[in-house]
Amino acid sequence: MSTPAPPLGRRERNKQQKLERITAAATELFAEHGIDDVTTQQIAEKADVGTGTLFLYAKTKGELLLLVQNAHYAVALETGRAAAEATSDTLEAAMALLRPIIECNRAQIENGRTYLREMVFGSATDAHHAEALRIVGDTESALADILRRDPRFDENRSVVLARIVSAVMFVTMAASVNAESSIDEIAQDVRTQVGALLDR
Amino acid sequence: MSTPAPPLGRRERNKQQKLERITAAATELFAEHGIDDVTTQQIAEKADVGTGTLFLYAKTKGELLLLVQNAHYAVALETGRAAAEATSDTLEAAMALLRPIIECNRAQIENGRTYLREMVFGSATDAHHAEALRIVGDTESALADILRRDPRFDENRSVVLARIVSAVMFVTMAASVNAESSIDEIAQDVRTQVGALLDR
DNA sequence: AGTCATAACTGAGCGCAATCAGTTTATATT
DNA sequence: AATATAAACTGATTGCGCTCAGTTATGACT
Repeated sequence: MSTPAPPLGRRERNKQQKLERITAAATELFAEHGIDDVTTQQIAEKADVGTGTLFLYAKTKGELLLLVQNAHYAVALETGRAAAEATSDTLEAAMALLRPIIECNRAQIENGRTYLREMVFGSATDAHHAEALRIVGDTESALADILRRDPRFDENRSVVLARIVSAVMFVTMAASVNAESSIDEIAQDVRTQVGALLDR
Repeated sequence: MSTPAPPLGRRERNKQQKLERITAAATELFAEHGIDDVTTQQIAEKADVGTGTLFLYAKTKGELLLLVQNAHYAVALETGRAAAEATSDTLEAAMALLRPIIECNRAQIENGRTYLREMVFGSATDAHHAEALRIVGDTESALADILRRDPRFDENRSVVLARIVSAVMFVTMAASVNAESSIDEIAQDVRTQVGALLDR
């Protein structure tokens, strides 16, 4: 029962291998050079597939970045969730949750900002974009859970405030004004806003 | 003293005329076809300048859109400011301010969303981008003024909350999830969030 | 095994934003 | 006027993301 053994034909296996090769190639090249200095040709070459094939697995170059960064984001979210669980103060818990996400996003600033751009403006009909929105949804749920623990916020309010915090973090990380800011500066900026949002 | 008569040579006059022709051409073509269905070639042709010349007046195609939309945005902001002045309730006043901006942005949805994208992600070193940020700054100031009239919010808090409202409006208008939403739906969505933000 | 249908792949080619080496035009200088 | 300097303009060209008509591999059916 360990493997329900779905009839994996050669075709399906080949597809999965190709997706893995493409993911690995894109991950490596984006990390090393930044998305703007990597061409889709290079990725295709490194993954040993035709350029046309690349676009069967990701509709656009931006989708390719979503594919790569979603994985990192998901890990960061889990890290933050764990840290938030161990924190009681509402503001501190919220920041504990967000901190790893900010760190992850700023690890490579160009990729991080482009990721946010694709997330908001990318085509809603694409798989990796949908996955990104799902993770954002998870983040907002986690935030809402934290807020709900605070007696000041009822169910409905927690959900709406979580959305606002999410928007605030997004804009703060994305804004070209903050393009040069360090992780600490971004985190501080977010904290100020979330603080104003939660305080009475 | 009405005109300090700065020595306007032929050169300077030619430049201004060209900028006007370019602005007019871009305004018309963007409005009619949407930014994605207009090429820079077409704009150059309509403005009767070389393609290279176009990029002396706007560094990128996105900048060209900023140039065009900044004008609309500035008008909408003034309209909203006037409406807000005539409104006493804080939430109502804030929405009165924002409503025309939302309307303006959604008038042509593709252009509106692209405008927001360029605003946040465009190069900070470009003139029209800087102008856009200036108008956003004005919007936040106007918001802060409204909030300050409410005894619940002191000076500092008003400024921070204004930033948050601005971020909320941005994300709500930009999100691909809301790409199909009507002006009323967007406005309602923003109102819900701002309401949660201001209420106790 | 042989035949067919179709899913998956491929890379030459297309459209477009943006560049840049070469040209024109305006002003300053003599 | 003639010359020099540099600002402004230009369009052929480049580079890149993405497409699509043609090809190949896979699995189903007899």
